[in-house]
Amino acid sequence: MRTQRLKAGASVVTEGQLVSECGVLISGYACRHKVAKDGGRQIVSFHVPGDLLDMQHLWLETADHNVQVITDANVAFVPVTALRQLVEDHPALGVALWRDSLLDASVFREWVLNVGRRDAKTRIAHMLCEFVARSEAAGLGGPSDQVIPMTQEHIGDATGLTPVHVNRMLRTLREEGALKGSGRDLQVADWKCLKQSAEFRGDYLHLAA
Amino acid sequence: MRTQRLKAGASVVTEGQLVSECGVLISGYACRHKVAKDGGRQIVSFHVPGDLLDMQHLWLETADHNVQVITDANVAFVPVTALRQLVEDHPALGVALWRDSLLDASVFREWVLNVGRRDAKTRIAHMLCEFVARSEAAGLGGPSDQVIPMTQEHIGDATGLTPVHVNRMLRTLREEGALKGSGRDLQVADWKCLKQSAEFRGDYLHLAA
DNA sequence: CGTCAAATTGACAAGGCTCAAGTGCCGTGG
DNA sequence: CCACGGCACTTGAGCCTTGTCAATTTGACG
Repeated sequence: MRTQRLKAGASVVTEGQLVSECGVLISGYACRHKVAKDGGRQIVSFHVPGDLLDMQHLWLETADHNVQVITDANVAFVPVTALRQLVEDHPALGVALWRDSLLDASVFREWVLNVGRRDAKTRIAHMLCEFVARSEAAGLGGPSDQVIPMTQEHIGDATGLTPVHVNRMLRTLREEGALKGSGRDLQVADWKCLKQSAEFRGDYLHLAA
Repeated sequence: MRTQRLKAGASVVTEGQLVSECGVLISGYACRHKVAKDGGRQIVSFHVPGDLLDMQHLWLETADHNVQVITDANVAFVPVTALRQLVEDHPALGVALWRDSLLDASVFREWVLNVGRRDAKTRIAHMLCEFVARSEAAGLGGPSDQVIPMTQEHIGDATGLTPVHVNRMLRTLREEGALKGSGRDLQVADWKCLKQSAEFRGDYLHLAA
């Protein structure tokens, strides 16, 4: 296992690449994304410290998407071979990892719903709610303690919207009192209000377990 | 293990439900979907005979989405407890199932991209390509042998479009020669042409393995 | 033959995109 | 210390893809 310090924007895994290590995010934030033929980028998940970044490479050798850090970050890389050995020796660990990959899938399903069926404002609010809820679960403090680390372009790429429209919707959410702080200092102003705008119910995160 | 014959539209699993059995689709077609607060339905995957319908319930006890058959179908149900025992006794089977759930997740990621970044025509074409490719992999014959089993409403629910617009786009794809057969008898007319309209590359299905 | 679900088509409305210009912040270098 | 450059944010105007509403047709089945 080796750890690596990465600068904001650095790439961890590239689509099509043969992968022999699984990354774990130690500090900083990351995202996974795919690129459409026209160059449009779609972010499929955000990650907070402690998250496993690409556990699927334990059993799928070629990457089907890109992993990138969105802030300066530290990432630990564990060789797939070592991980397989670990799982073989400790079945309970295997179950935990397997369960984690199922949680991942659950989040993806919610994203399909989010991007497919909700309007711009709700969509953005929902994405932010999920991020904040996951950060909190990772021990980074409550909703009001956190500063959202992504740019409006990231938010657009995650929600299938243009940065311009993201900006307009963020303004609306700010005017409604759900968010506060402009520019790169976005914060939750009223968690309950934001959740309501987002139609957010965290059940799909299966955190209670 | 018990098997059950289900009529088109019957529900297999409902969101929020505590699940103690995993379903396997023996014959017929199925889909998984979630519902937004405004009642809008988002289909997150389609399934062909042989697919595992809800393997995530092996490790997550409450369902975060609905499973429904879209044609008359036969479904086998395996108790979670038995499945866990099997996995414990036969680690290789566990790996196979785990890998399957990772494939599932890969498909979800592609759907996020599809719904988030592609225009209506491409989106529909892509969804159809995936379905046909998976059917072929399941041994149901080549692209030109298959009749697409879903209604235009299903297609709309899967792509985040209205049935009306799906209809318009299907007409266009038909006029371009990619599809043939109107109404409930939709078929692929020109696989290459359809793939091109869809910007389809099946890598994410990880079928080669 | 009647009924019902699904498909089809047209006219119009609207949410989100594009294009374009301008602002604020921050790090860098003179 | 200040000027500069770059990046992200902000805002406005007009357009286009897709949604909405509504009427009609088609096909399957009892």
